Amino acid sequence: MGASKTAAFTDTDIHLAKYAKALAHPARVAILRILLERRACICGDIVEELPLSQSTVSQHLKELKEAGLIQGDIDGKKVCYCIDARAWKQAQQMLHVLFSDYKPCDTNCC
Amino acid sequence: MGASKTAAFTDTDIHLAKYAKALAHPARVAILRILLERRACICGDIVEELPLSQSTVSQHLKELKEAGLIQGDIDGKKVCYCIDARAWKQAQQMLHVLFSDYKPCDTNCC
DNA sequence: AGTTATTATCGTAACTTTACGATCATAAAT
DNA sequence: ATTTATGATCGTAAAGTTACGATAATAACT
Repeated sequence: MGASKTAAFTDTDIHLAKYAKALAHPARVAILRILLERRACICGDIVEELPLSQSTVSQHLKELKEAGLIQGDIDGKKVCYCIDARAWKQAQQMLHVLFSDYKPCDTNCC
Repeated sequence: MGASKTAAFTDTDIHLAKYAKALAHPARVAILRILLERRACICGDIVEELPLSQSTVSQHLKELKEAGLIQGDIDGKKVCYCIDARAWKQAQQMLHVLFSDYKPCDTNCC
């Protein structure tokens, strides 16, 4: 088939998977790092920092925006991107909860 | 094209993206939660808990294993899966570093 | 108005993912 | 030895992803 069985999973897991998917490509991680570093927002500078074409970067930005992790505001001719604080913290929180739920076994499990 | 430009990105970003990709599907998040909850390892019980066929679950398990997040040991007829402590902590750490690098702007950035 | 810069979108090619049924491999049980 | 259970792998179809060039849309500049 190809489409994931979106039903039958919890909203939390679907949401978490959506955030994880946004991070699931090195280019998008790199874009987020650029946005983290520059703090203030940028646009086509991202294209210059990455070895990807403008259209490809634009597509990655779209995916990050659709996942909610970033927002882009039009500022005249340019578009200014930055981390979306709320979603960022929510993703951080959800991932933290998942990962901190692990309690190592005393003896080897397997 | 379709293949990601693996070169040209940092090892860290590639590694982080690999972990994120493992989490990028609700079924795999659900599998990890099952493994987290049961602590001790399981196998075909996962198939019973999810609305997916055995072969599909097996494929998801393979991806989690290839990402390093879980390990599976053969125990007679059954196969026993569990979280891989080292990779789990590394993924947690890498995600933590990324997410905690965000400093909200005083005034709205965009 | 015409040009230029910036970014999004379209079209397309190649590859990957998701999902399932069917089959195979292995080990336990009879 | 044959059956049974468990799980991996194969084959395949449908859908999604990644990447790029080309084109379109918009706003600033001349």
